[in-house]
Amino acid sequence: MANRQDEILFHEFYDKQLSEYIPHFSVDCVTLGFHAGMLKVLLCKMNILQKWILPGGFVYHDECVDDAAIRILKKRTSLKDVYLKQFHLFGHKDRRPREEADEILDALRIEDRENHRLKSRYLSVGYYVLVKYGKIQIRPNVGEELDWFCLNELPELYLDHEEIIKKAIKSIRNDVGYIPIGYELLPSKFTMPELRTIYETILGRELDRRNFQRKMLSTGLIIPLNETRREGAHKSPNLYSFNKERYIEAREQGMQLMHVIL
Amino acid sequence: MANRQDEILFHEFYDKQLSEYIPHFSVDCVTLGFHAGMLKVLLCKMNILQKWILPGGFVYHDECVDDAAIRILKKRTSLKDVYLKQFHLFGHKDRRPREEADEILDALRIEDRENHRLKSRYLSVGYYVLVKYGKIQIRPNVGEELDWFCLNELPELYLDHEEIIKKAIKSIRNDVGYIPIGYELLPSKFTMPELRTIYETILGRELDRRNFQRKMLSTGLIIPLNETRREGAHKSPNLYSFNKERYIEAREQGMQLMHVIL
DNA sequence: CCAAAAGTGTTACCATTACACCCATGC
DNA sequence: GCATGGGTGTAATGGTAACACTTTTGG
Repeated sequence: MANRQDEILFHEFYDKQLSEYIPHFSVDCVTLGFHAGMLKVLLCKMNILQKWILPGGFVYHDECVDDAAIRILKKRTSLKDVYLKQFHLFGHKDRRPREEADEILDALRIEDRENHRLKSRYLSVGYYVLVKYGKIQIRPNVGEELDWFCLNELPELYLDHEEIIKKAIKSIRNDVGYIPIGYELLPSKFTMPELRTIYETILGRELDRRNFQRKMLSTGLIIPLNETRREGAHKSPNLYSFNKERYIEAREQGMQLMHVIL
Repeated sequence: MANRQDEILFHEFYDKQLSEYIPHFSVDCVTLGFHAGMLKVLLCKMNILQKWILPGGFVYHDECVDDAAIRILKKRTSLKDVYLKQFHLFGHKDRRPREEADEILDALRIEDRENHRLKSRYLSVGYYVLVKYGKIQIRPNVGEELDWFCLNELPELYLDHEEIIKKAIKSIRNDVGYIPIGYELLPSKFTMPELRTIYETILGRELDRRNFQRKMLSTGLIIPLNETRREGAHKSPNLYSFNKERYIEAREQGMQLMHVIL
């Protein structure tokens, strides 16, 4: 359970929140990175809570919500080259801490429970964030732990945070024809199977290796390099990179990259 | 300017808000109906304000945000057969009443202005709503006026409400392949040109009459009736109706009706 | 008869799909 | 050599776009 330092941090946190933040409102970030052939999501565990949660935070009274999302993420990662997009507001009336809150209030020796903000209801807006795994460093806030989890091996999550992740994936799936998603997730040099894995994970189904390759190259956003990468017992796959200028053009125009049937 | 009754209503409204509603948060509805061959949006004008606004409201502490949107609309329309979907949270830090608020506070003879909720910042979540124009009755709240406006002839709107409407149309455009949008907007009997006009308005471009018809009929959701409708100097168009059961099936499966290139 | 708008049908085109075939590598 | 995975090419399919032709109605 919580130690004394955690308790103090928690007090400070909630006191600050009372005055500086918009009440009853939070931001949650579903941060995706690609590592070791798999899509992973960044999760956070506060010492004072048992379950893992999405890295989140609150919005200052004079701060744009988008900026709050960036700030919340910046605190925990070095935040270079990220793609961030709001995808949904979670507004169910039961979105409020339950047993967990009691535990914490016990630990903090707070008596006026029902009126405490920790037990009050929160609206929360979700952002999905695509980062280049290798380019960011994880920096947990004091009193919390940060780690990457595979999408199909999530730990038990706080409140409706699993639903939020699912909704994020669904939203990315809807947008996938318009976002050069690989560019946001992969390092400057990558292989076609890596790119394909990302699309397969997001779409939740296998894609034909050969057709995928042709489709991707036909966008004109991908440059074949004359290099391969040794990867174990099989033919070494070619390396590719993105045509950054054309990609930025495409993103601004909201260019359709693929016809995707879901 | 405001008369005494309006002022009283306004006072009551804001007093109530203080205690019962989630602060700094509102819901705005972009309600679309189809009438006289055109898509129209429902707007609202409070006597106390000069500009038109989107019909909106606030969320009770123990109320789901989706339910609040429904309630807000129900108050002003009879609300039968509507399709309602959250599309975006507007969270810019400058979303707060400006000159207008001063006018009102003048009229209400309120002195402590900067701390008054009327001048404070609001986050607002947008819902787009598709209604059958003929099936609803407009019922303005006391102290307000309600009316339909063509999308290309909007009056001057309050704050960023024009941007909210634009974003709503953009969102519907994104969803148009998955929503049988005509079913939500048209009466039980309709002509193909009417259905096509809706799609053309949403997509912002003309569609080929003949290809459109074939595509729509191929969904299997539309039943040709053996009736026509006299419509002036030309060939009378056929009437169609929707296959409600198949439509509900399709909606539940999130079936893709059209491939739409935007 | 003509103009305008609606209904039907045909053809060319293009993207997607499915699959056959070849190449490289480790065991 | 063989299994495995990556790269290239091709034919069949199916949806879309473009357009010609017919029908109906009022002037």
